[in-house]
Amino acid sequence: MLKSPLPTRDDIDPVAPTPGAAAATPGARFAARPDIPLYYQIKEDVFLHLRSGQWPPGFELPPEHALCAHYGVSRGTLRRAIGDLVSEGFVERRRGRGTFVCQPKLESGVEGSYRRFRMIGPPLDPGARVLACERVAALPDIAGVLGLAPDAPIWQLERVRHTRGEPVAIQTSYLPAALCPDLDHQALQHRHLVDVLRDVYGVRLGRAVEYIDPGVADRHIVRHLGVTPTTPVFRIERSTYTIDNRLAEYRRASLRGDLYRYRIELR
Amino acid sequence: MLKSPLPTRDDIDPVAPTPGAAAATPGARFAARPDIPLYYQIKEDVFLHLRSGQWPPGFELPPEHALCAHYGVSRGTLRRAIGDLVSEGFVERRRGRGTFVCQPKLESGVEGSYRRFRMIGPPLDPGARVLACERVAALPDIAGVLGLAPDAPIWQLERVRHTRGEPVAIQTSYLPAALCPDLDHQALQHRHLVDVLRDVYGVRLGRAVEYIDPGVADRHIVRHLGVTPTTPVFRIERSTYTIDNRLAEYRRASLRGDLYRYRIELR
DNA sequence: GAGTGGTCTAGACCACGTT
DNA sequence: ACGTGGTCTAGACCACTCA
Repeated sequence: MLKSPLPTRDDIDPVAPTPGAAAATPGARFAARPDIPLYYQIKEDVFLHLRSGQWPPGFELPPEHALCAHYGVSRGTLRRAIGDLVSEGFVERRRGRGTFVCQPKLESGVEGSYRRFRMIGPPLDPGARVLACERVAALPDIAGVLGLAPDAPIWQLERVRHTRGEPVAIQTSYLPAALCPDLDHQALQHRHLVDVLRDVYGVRLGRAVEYIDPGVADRHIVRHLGVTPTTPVFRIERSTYTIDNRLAEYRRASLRGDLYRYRIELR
Repeated sequence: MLKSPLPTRDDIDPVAPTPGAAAATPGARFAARPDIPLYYQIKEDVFLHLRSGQWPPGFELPPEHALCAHYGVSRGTLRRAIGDLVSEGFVERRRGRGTFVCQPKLESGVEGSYRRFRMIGPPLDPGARVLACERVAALPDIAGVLGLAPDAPIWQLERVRHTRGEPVAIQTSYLPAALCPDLDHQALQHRHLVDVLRDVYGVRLGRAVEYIDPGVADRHIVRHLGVTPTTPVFRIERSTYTIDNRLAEYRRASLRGDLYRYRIELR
């Protein structure tokens, strides 16, 4: 797509002008393909320079006005292209300094680069077998987790989730009773908790934070999930918040590790 | 921040004009605070309408020109505000149709909404104890995984990683020998594999895909990590690709589950 | 002071979906 | 035909960084 080499820093550096290099793009025009957004073509072109190693990590990109001239586009279009590369984590803008190629984050430490994850496995059946659904006074520990006063009324829920009729997970949930004064056993057998909260109580859930540990099936899990005592499980701890950021549910769950796994794409 | 209610669909609907509602924002001006980008203030204001439930999931936002008029900004600024909400997953634009509030994805099934994850735990020491570093002919299975012909030369690496001098993970790696003809035992004891690949062989790593399962320490792990036979571990399977998308390393690892956990933020 | 990126405007034309 | 969002322009002024 690119008909001419991109400008180097030297091409536009007034301190050390290199006429030869500058002459490498004399009156160069960017050969844009129709029906493809310009910003996208530019982004791809710049990205190729990163992949090819011509613009290595730490490299300072030519300033925006130089790239505008090179590609023959307005600054808005150029900034959209570079902005997409920024949000994908490939380049970094520093106000007053310039735009730089990021260091690859992969494997640089324990802190994983983010990307996206998903749980891999067969879909859970809707509803659950409700082992317990009790309104109790919060013990100090759980009150602390939920951010409530000790003895505040809470709902304590224990459910077994199924996949194709087979039990695969046990979930213990704690919810402030103020959020949903009269939870119904029956409703939860066929509906997601999130749906009951929304439709019955007008509670909308927003973000959640989940911690995942490896574990081994204990007696409780063995009994309810019908697995052997050495089956590996995921121990999942989740805090779910309402859209106005109140803690709506604290949940601990065990999920069969022989049926489910996590998949994470790293950059 | 908002001095007047945002326009409703009715306010700008030519089919069903509601003069009363329209009069609710007569000559309304958006009270912008200085030193905060306009697009950011607008984004926050619109976001509040989502959180408050005034614009519920599925709701069609007023058209851009109406929002421009309401906030008294140009279309570029308005689009930047809405665009940020789009990339955060709160609203969705449909060309020719309009802009709509997204349905909350949380808990709607087994497929997790993505957000970001990180490994939680103390940082790994650089380098590793290299148990094995052998150049061998690929067995059919591993050749298949690496996308090589059977008997193609590969490097087979076994390393123990440490944290504060204590062994916490075992990693078995397979790499096409073509990528790095003469891997050095010594170099790997003090440097990250990724650094050796880059600095010695000019191989740059890009994306990676990781699968995570729960497991229990086996004899091999017990011996090298010094844990008891029932310690839960993460079984991590990772394929790492070069920036030009060739498979550079296939790795299986076991990581002490009593020291590390995953943290995932869901939307 | 010179150069960089950050923000913002007021237009324009287009592609798409609905009516 | 009309209204929607998608793209793009050619300016402008500002804040920040560095020499």
